[in-house]
Amino acid sequence: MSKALIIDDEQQMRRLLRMVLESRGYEVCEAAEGQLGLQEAAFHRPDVVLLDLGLPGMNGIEVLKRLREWSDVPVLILSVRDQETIKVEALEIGADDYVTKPFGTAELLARLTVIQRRRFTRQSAEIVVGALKLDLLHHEASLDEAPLKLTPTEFALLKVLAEHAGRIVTQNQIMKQVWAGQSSDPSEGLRVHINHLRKKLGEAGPRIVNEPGIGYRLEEP
Amino acid sequence: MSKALIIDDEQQMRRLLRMVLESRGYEVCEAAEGQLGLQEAAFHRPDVVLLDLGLPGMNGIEVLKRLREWSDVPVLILSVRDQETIKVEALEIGADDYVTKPFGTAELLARLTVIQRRRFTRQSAEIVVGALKLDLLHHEASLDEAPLKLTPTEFALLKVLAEHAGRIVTQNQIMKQVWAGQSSDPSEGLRVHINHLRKKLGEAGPRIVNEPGIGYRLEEP
DNA sequence: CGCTGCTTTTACACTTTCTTAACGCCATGT
DNA sequence: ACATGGCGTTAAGAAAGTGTAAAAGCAGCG
Repeated sequence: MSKALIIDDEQQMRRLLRMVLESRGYEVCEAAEGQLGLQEAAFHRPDVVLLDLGLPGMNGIEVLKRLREWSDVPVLILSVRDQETIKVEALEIGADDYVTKPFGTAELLARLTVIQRRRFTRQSAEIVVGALKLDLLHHEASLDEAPLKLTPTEFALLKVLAEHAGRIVTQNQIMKQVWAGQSSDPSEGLRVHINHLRKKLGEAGPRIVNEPGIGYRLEEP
Repeated sequence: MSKALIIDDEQQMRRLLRMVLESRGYEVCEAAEGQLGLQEAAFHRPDVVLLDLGLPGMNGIEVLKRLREWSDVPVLILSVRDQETIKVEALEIGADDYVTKPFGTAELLARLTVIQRRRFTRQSAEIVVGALKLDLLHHEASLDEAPLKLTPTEFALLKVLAEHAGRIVTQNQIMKQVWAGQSSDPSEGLRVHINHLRKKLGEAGPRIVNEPGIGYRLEEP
């Protein structure tokens, strides 16, 4: 059974989340404040953490930063709308995904399963997302076993997205990993390559979904 | 009886591996540190090496690089990290396979037998790709039973391509395996030799196809 | 020494890929 | 409705990578 830790100051929200999670067989523990949340996390070793960014006292970002110092447990951010910059910051610090309040339970559970899906030990250096397969050793990509011709940049870009398949990848993260070191261009050229990739992936493969103002997410259909 | 060398800093892991291997009839020797591991390898001449990447002191990658300078013993990488890039690097330098901790003993043994068998077949001194035949033992090549006159560099280059026939071979891989250790020249002289090879292979033999920005691929027509 | 065969260097035309810029679209907010 | 900002799309020039030939180093050897 999976253990989930809820860190949120609103009791109402905690109760709602607890109900949803327990109905799915999660064992739930709660914390109403950041410092307590960290202690709970250390003590209970949850398999997933639901963290509200709008915490009183210790900032949600701060909680995440502290948590990441010793744990790599999947973290799902809960935030209200229009906290774009904070959301981005959270994702770059190491949050796995976010949902904006108010959210549907279906969406919440879907995100939970995605971020919890442990990357099962791949013995060959390849990344598989649905019908898409990336062979990092040979720099080969294939879709439904059919070879996919990608340029170096396209390959690097798709690799970053595929490594975090199902989760959001910030534009900054993409820029850092694909255009390492050089141009800090926010997005000018990125859009073009995304466009090329989408064309090559076609209908069959995973979709590259845009999260306005944040980044992109690779989703299998 | 096969001899196995374990290079891992954790005594617990060494003990576990020793038990598993000895139960399968391996003669086992150990080293807790990279430098010692290299000495052990030189002294005992193992038939297979199990190398942990997360070594203190000398990096596991570094150990592998040094080992590959004079030995082509099969190497199985052990690592806790799920970092694809490190995996790729290890495989490119010349590791034979990769297992992430924690792993089951059955899986470990399966991979061991695979890489040892692969080594065995690789030593069958011939590589055949279509009409092309490479005699590794005598350093002779033939195309349609007609002898093909190749210079040492050309032979080494064609060998690398033929070993991975049909797949892309990265320029880095080529440089590492043909010009081992020395010039870090990215591609300057490589293009010339590729050109020579293509001429000598002519129309009949396999084609050397370029993947711009990545490397080359040997394809049979 | 000059020859010979191999490797490396140099140079330039050519191809592929990357970047840049422009424009239209859709959403949101005034 | 109109401006705004972020995104998708397209086309063209810039940059990087590649093919090819010829010449320049570099051994060994008569």
